[in-house]
Amino acid sequence: MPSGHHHGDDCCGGGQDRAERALARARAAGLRVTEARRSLVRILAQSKLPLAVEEIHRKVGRQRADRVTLYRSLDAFERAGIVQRHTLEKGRSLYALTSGAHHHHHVVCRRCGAIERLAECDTAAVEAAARARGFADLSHVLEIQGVCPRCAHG
Amino acid sequence: MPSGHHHGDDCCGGGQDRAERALARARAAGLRVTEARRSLVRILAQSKLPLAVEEIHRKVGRQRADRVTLYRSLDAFERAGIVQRHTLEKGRSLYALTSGAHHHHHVVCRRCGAIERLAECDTAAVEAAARARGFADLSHVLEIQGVCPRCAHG
DNA sequence: GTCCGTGCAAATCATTTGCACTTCT
DNA sequence: AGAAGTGCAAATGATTTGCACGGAC
Repeated sequence: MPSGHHHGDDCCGGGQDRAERALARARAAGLRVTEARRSLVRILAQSKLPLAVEEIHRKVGRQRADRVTLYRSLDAFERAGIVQRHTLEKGRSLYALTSGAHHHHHVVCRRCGAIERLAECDTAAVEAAARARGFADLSHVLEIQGVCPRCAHG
Repeated sequence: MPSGHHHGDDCCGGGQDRAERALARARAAGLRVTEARRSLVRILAQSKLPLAVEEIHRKVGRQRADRVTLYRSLDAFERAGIVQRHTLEKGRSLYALTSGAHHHHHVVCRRCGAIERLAECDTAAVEAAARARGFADLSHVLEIQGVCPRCAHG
């Protein structure tokens, strides 16, 4: 259930801005800005890697926001395009701020769950094929799985 | 929860062979061949598209195999490389025989759940990037989402 | 003042597990 | 015989929903 410990997970200062921008976008989308949502966005802004709701809940502090509230807010943010959701196996998903971040994917270690970010993306051909079939408004989810260096030599 | 009605779902005769080959592979992998598994493989062999366990259960006939048995067999087959599993949102997954089928992906309609198969696959660059990061034994899941022609103009 | 957002408890859903029993090989 | 497979019931785990209350605008 972890998703990216043991690799830099927190941030470098830019978090402040990213958070503000995200909240502004939320406001612009007609969503209300509450303390719970501020905390949620702050945590997401501080993390370079996508986080699971469970992790967000822990980092936010269970008393600052209920898990359910996080789910509902993340859902609202996703609809507003403020948050991007990554679907992984076993019904788990990770969330990250859409803002600023360039389009990218991740590698997930099958054994320890470590996640790394990849800038590369060449799914164009596949999307083109889908478009040729008449599908519109396309998007995709690309998940690379493997065994990370640490786990590999162990 | 549907996964590919309204498009050809059953097959063309080759199913017999595909099923036999799959069972042979299972046997070779040290797995036992039972009635439940024969039914399971027959259903998978007859379908060109990946199926959800629920659908398989229905097609097999609830009395011929318990849902749990299907899950366990599919798991065993997956480990043996006889079945390929596709992970989708909301914790659902679809299964299909690996045999014969060339590597490919699918487009899923966001609205009606219709699925179409795509031969194209150009995730090479992304896998290469992952490999460069030290990850080994790579595999990937690529899911294209969009709105199918039928839903689009409606 | 109105809605939207929130917490808590309870409900879902797909999948997994425990256990005693059956059946391949 | 003995391990592997099976069914049924019950457990999981992530996510969702119902409902009354509270706060943002």
